[in-house]
Amino acid sequence: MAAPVSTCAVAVDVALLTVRERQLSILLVEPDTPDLDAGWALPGRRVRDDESLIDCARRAVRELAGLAIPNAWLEQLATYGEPQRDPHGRVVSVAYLALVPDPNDPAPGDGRAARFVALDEIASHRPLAYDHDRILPDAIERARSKLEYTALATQFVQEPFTLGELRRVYEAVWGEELDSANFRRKVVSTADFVLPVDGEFRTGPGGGRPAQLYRRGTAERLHPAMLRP
Amino acid sequence: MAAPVSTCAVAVDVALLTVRERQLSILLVEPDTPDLDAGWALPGRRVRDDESLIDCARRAVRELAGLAIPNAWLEQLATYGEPQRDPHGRVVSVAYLALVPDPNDPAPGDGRAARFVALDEIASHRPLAYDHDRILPDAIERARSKLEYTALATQFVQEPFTLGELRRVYEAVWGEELDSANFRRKVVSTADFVLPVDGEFRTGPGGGRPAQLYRRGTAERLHPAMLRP
DNA sequence: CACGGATAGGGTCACCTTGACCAGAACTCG
DNA sequence: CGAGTTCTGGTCAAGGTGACCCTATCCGTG
Repeated sequence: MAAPVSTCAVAVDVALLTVRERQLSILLVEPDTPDLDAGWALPGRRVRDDESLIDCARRAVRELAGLAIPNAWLEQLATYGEPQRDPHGRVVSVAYLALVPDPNDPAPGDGRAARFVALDEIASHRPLAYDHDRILPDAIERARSKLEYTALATQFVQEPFTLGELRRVYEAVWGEELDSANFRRKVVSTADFVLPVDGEFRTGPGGGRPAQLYRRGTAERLHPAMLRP
Repeated sequence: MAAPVSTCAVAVDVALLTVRERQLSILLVEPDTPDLDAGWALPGRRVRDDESLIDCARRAVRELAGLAIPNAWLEQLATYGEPQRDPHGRVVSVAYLALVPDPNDPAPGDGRAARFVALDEIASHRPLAYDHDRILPDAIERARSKLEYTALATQFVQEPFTLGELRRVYEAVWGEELDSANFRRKVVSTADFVLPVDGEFRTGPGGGRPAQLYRRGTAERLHPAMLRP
């Protein structure tokens, strides 16, 4: 109706996090344009007319990284809509956060390269495209916070898993070493956080006593929370 | 480029919460259309071309409820973009959460009526317009959760305030009675949550011993959190 | 085979926070 | 004045946490 109101392009960008080699890592895709200055970007797609936002997020990951993530955790992070955030015109971007176990295939793209980058190596990829340097810290902080009061850490490991593997997820995401005995006490005492697989054990690559194997429990929230050191 | 991609209308809706008469209340506006079936709605506006999302949220509150909220807490809640959520065409709506002290002026509109509705009375206004019945519980849960681990409860009271007034904010938002002595111990022992105004006291409307007055402190987070009973 | 290194798993102890509860202080109202 | 209300300070037991210890059981190496 009023003059200054029109429509915007709406896009979805996905911050897909995983833990590989004890490091929190994020999926980045090569820039679309042949522009030399363009940085790597989060996988993102324009939303289709009849497509929900979360479906668009799954499609972005599938089309740009060749990853199907039907069972992965996927939640909305925030929406970024500054008028000048995209130089090609106004684009409102809804960011999603995805947590997946390490997919060992190195994420083939649709022609564009896609790869996981450890957080420590992000500096060499900066600046990222668009305002993705602003989305990234929000995604990391959300993941760190979610591990405190939800059972989502189990989304980062393949089942079955050991408590040592689960602890290394926390250590990678938080960037802090945890006391393994206290961690065990906390996890095991939280009802339905993890479920032991009776009689199943596994020895880690570095030796050591075989560890009990677990599966994800049904708990979604941790009461009380496991706070960062 | 591709055929099924176009642009969407982008709107901002605001869930503006306050505490009045010991009840958590939300600002609703009368339906715009003369449609008899239309329910009351959250104040919302289409985003202008050169306007940021949060500016649009402030404008929606100002234009639809006559309230200027320059210092109020305003944070993004979530984005609702189901293809069919608006019958007039696809509208992606970014919802914001606002927390304000009770504004005693009953919120004059721009011709449309606007009023605060206590949570208990919301049932008589249902169903709300569009998908606002889905936004509302998200806003309430966000507010309840924020009071646990942030100092935002002070946004609901006018300065200076007593600890009794602050406790009634928690009780209204959580819908639970709190032990006043334990509440006091927790609030006072949290560094920079509230600052006493030396020598200033106030007696409440029901009598009782005069209470020390406080102002908001600089703390943003509560360590450790004040968990719901 | 013996040993050290590494990881798992079980336990103790001091400290802190919390919830429940009690008691006194200081106001208003009848 | 007395009753009712609210504020404020205190105690106590229960539970969670961090720091630390010891033992169990694997791997690899000499």
